[in-house]
Amino acid sequence: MRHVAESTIRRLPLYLQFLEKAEAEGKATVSSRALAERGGATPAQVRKDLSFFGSFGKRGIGYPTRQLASQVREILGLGRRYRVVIVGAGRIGAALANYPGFEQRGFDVVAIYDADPGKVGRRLDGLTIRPVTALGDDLGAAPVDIAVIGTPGAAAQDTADRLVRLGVRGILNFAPVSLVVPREVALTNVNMALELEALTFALNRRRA
Amino acid sequence: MRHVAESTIRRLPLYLQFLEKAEAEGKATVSSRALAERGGATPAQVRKDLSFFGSFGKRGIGYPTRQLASQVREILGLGRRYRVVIVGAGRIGAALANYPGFEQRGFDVVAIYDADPGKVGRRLDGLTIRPVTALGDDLGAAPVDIAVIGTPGAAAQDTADRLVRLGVRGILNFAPVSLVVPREVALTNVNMALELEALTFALNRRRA
DNA sequence: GAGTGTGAAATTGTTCACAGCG
DNA sequence: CGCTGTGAACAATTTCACACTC
Repeated sequence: MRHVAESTIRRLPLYLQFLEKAEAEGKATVSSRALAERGGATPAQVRKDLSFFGSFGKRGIGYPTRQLASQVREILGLGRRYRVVIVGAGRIGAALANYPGFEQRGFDVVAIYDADPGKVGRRLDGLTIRPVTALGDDLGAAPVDIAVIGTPGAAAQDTADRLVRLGVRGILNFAPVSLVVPREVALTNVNMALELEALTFALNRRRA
Repeated sequence: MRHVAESTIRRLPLYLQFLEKAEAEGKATVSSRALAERGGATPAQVRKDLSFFGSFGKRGIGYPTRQLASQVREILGLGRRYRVVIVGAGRIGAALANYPGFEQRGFDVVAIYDADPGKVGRRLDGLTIRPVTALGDDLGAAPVDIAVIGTPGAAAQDTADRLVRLGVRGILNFAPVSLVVPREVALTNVNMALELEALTFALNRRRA
């Protein structure tokens, strides 16, 4: 397994989504063509993507649905569950706390934090909102893998710095600022305003 | 102006974010190096990106902050305001309705819809939740540019189909399914579970 | 000197096309 | 025969490097 393209990795969850659907529908095998339709790829691209990791298909037949799903989960590191904390119990934090995809796909939200004393102690989807000041003790006692940042923009970088110091290895950032973290920490930014702005460009482009 | 790379477009909002910050701080000019630091690009990339659209900088000095910001806004089509509807008043919809970045950056959320009669009529950030059945009449009377989909996955494709028929030109989809829309409609998918899964891969990669 | 603008080189990512297996 | 696996061709994107201007 040589250098795997970043873009390949980002397509794998899409393939997995399709595979799980096909599995639920009882399809024993699935072709690269079928996989390509979801996920906006071409059949050749699907085959190339998968070939980075091994030969999972049977010529003339396709890929065994169940096995491939399990392989892709393995590749993505979804063979185990991940401990996740959410920092920021505002609307974004609240939306994330009960996002059905998380639990279902192996991510356990173990705690949610907020800086506002008025929010601390309230319950949210079975979790009691804890003060951000407790982060150090909590993560010291039981480390987590991933943190989701849903704080206001102004607090996001400080929050990230603290989380990194506390050993968090991956950050999913919903605050509308670009964070700086050490290279060894995986960071994904989701910035809705930026998405909308890029969309706007496309909107005007297509009119032409 | 030749073919502009998709990746270039996606960096422009990042540059704009930085330019607005620099403008607020009273910096008269800004260098490609400074612009690159935010936005995870290289100085050369910034210069190349901008050069697709014209020569905005002065050699030896940098780019005039205010002018460049205004140019980038123009390029992205942010010279006017956009009418936006949100479909789905669940937690994601609620989080989006009050997302501070929207209003501030030229996007007016004019209505929010839900299929659940129990939610219809409730107020959310100054908007009364309307029944999805009213979409046809509402958009017929006053068209919108962009729709944000925050429905459950099962309803997302139907919703998208209807919105497209009603003349929506751009869709920002937060439902956890990949939507299919005609080529002339601009679509951006934001799928949090998928982001997390790609993050997981990076997490394990870096350990090596 | 500092910093842009830009062709040309290097790298990265995608598509083709076909050999080979089931 | 259908469909995978993959080198080789091609296309897109990024980086380099340097002429040029302030």
